[in-house]
Order: sequence, then structure tokens, then C-alpha cells
Amino acid sequence: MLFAEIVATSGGVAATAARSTKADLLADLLRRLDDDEVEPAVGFLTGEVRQGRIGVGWATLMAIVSDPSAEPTLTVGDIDLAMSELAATIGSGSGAARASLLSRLFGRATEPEAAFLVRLLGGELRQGANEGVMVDAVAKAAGVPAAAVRRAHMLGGRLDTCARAAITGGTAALEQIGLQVGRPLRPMLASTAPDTATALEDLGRASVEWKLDGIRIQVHRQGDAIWVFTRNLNDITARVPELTDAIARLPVTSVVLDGEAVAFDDAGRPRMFQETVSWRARAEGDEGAAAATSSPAAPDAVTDDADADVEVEIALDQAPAGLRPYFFDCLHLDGRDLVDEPLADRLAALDAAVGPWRMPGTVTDDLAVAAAVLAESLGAGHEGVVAKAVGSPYEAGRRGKAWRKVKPVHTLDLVVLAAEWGHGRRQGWLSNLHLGARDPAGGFVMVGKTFKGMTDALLTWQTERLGQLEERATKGTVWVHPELVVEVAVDGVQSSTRYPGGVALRFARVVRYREDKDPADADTIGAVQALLPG
DNA sequence: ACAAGTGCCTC
DNA sequence: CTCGGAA
DNA sequence: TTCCGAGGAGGCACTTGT
Repeated sequence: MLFAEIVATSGGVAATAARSTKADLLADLLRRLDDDEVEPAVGFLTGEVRQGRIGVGWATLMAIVSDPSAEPTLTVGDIDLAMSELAATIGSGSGAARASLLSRLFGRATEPEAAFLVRLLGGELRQGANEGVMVDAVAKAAGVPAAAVRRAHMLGGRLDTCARAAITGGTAALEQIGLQVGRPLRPMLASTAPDTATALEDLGRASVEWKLDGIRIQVHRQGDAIWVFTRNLNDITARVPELTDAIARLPVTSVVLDGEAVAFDDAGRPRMFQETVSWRARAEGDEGAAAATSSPAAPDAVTDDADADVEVEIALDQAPAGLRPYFFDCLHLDGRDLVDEPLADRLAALDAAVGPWRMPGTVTDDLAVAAAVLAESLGAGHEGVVAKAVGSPYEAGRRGKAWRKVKPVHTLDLVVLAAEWGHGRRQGWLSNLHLGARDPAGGFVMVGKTFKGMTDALLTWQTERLGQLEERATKGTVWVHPELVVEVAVDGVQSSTRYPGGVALRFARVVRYREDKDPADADTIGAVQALLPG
């Protein structure tokens, strides 16, 4: 099939409002593909290339110079091949080689094809349809129930291969795609709740578990073979030897576990998220250190009689404590799939499988108990809790209401220093705010930006109001007289080298404007810094 | 040898 | 990761 | 209810430029 047909379909999808019509358009195209074209085409129409990292982003795309072709000649296979070549182009000189490859490719593309490629490779397809719509499209094209596609997608992890299976083999082929140890499934996600009482009232009897601020891990083990995947199903096995050591010791023959990995300090307190992230990457290629860092002590051993050898090696390494896994779900144990079993049964399997690495938590329907678990978690330096209905199955890939996360929210009164013009549906509105805390010595210290929490009506108001306060502007940004106070909610702050106050807001969103307040009433930089842990 | 720019990953 | 809009 | 897209913070790997 010509790539131009993909581009035309994407255009049609973008011009359509109804999701079902978008799916119809996509299904029409899927039916016309050759079998070998299904996987790349599903990727292109969900904004991805199946080769993954190809080392091409906006800067690279903007530097391409080429004359568009008049007639479409590129096929789906041509583009797929080009992506494979780009992915394989690494090492010294690869930048120029990729640029050359892209120039030649764009020279063979018509103008609409080139524009589509820029959006695809730039990660901004913006056609109002992604994997969610594509699932329905695949079902329509293959004449199978959407639920069958959805389930295969969740358990198999990749929609492109599910699409090919559905179209070439129908329901029977989809049913072959089950949970397989060594292949990641899409993790279940949690929706939010304002507090533990609300969560428990919605859920009834629930497992209330600590929520740790680290990296989501999905661990697979089959005999001696171990895999560690992230939330987005990336394989980080080689980068987390401390975890694989611990997993190797579990009393199981095969297992699939869901959990969180966090780095801890000497005192047994969790490190800041940024430190956990950097921990993840440091092990590989770090010859001596990786071998010396033996399995971390189990949580119960750390607080009282920690293993002396571990302590010594850690001190030598200048890298105290380390990365620890905390598991909160068990999806497969010794040959038995548990995804469809109720949480209570999965927790029983978890207890048998992970011993000391179990996420702390309590099954309860008592509001006071739930509140106490939250207090314990926060007291131990963690992020909050997740409450989970005890009867719920593991809804892979879904952000269902069976899991509710509860995190404390802080609010700050900050001053708008500048705003950036929005893009896409925010075009024409001043959207992204630069936020400053008050410096008691005079002036304001920028601590972050936010574009979240604004309704369309607020965007309109804010664009007009900030326009009145404009002092100077560059392309994309308007600096304003610092007098507008805005109440901002944050999950917390983190240390920053970018911002002059040494702190940056985490997940900042606008609550409301405070026109009743003056900049002199705004929170100080000291108040913001006080939110740093420790 | 070192710094800057870019891509891509986590949340 | 959060949020608001839309189907 | 579900999906999409608006865009935030930091940190490492890799490549290129000085």
C-alpha cells in the first residue's frame, strides 16, 4: 500500500469528531493492508514507529532540507524500512548519517507525506485518535469483539502484533495471546481520590497500601531467567542488578510481580525521586561497583541488624543503601495465571512469593485504619497510599476505579512572571505560566511553570488580563508586570539546578486566581523551599 | 578532555 | 505525572 | 466513563563541537 493512503486516512481521522467514525476510517484502511503492512501501519496511525528509539526528534527534523516529490511513490514498507535503517544508525557520525537518510527519504515524499512524517517523528500526530480508538478499529476490521482485542493488547503488550493476529487469524489468534512469563503486560493504573475516607466509601473493603515515589516495576522470573520492565514496558533488567539479585532469591519457579523500586539512604529513609531515577541507570558498565553491590538487605533486616558485609561495601562505594523492590501484586505464580482472580487471592499468592519485599498495607473497611496507614506511609517518608477493592481483578492497562491513590496536596500563592502562547487547541491563548515566589529581599524567584487546571473560560480571561500587564515579549513568551497572584496546587517540590531558588514545583496546577491578594501576600521562596523533604 | 545540544526515559 | 474537554 | 492532548520536572546516554 502507498504511504499516501496512510497520510490521507490520518487526515480524515483528524477532520472527524466522532470516535466511532474515526475508528471506521481506520478500519477501512486496515482491511486494505497486506498482512506484512499491518504492524507498521498501526504504528504510524497511533503516532509511533515500531522500531522504537530512532534518534530523530524536532531539532533533527527542522534541519532537513529537501524538495518534495510531486507524485506519491513511497509504500508503507519503504517507510518501515527507513525507520529500521535509522534505528540501526548509531555511533560516531550517526548524526550526519541519519540526516542524510532523512533527506533522501523526504526527497521521495510528497508535501503531505513529509508533513505527516514530521508530526509522526516529532511525536505530535494530533489526529484525535490513538491506541484507544485503534483498538476499536482493529476489532471492526477483523470482525471480532473489541473486548478480545483489548484483552490481547493488555496481556500481550503490543497493539501492532495484536492487530495483525486479529486481522489474519481472528478471535482464535487473539486468544492465543495470553499472559506469558518474560513478556510484559500493560500495568493496571490507579485513579485519584481526595482522601482515604472517600476512597474507602467508594470501594468498601479494600487493601490500603503504601504508595512509594519511585519507578513502577513489573518483574518476571522463569527459573533462572529474570526480566524487569518499567511502566511503559521498557526492559531495564541489565540496569538494576540489586533488584535481580533479590528476585533470584525468591522461593518460586515462575512468577510475574507488580511493584515499585525506590532507592533508600543509610537511615532507611526513601531517597528523593530524582535520586531513585539516577540510581536506575548507574549500575551498567560500572564494573566493580555493580558486582560489589550485593543484594540489598531485606527491609526488616535494615532497621535492626543489617548485614555487616553489605554495609561495608556500600560505604566503600560511597553509595549508601540502594534500590529496593516493593511488590504489591502477583499476576502469575508457578504456572498459574492470577490476572482474573480477585485481589484478595492475588495478595495471598504475593505473600507466598515475595516475603520481605511486600508492600506494607492492610485490608480494612475501617476509615480510621485507612487513615492510619496513610499516616504511617507519610511518616516513613513516602508519597501516600493506594486503596484497592479486595474483590477486583487485575485490569491490565486500565485506569479503573478499583484502585484509588491518595496523596497530600499543598497549595501556594505565587506570582505570574510570564506566560507562553499555547499550541494546538490552546492556540491563541496565553497558556503556560511562569511562576515566582516572593523574595523577602525584594523581587521574585521563579520556581516552575504550569499550564494545568485552566478551563477554556479561564484561559480566555487570563489571556486578556495578562495582555494588560505585558512589559515585553519574545516569540512565544510574554513577560508581565508581576502583580497577579495565583493559587497553585503541587504534589511537592524537588531540588533544582535550573531554578535560582534551588527548588522546582512538582505537578503544579492552577487552582484559582487570587485577585484579592497582592504580590506582597505571595508565598516566599523560603516557604517553597520548606516543602523539600528532610 | 570536556561542554553543549538532543533524544528519550521516569514521574 | 495532572488536568479539562469531548464523545 | 474513557480517551485524548495540552504540557510540567529531572537525569542519563549519545553525539558533536571546542
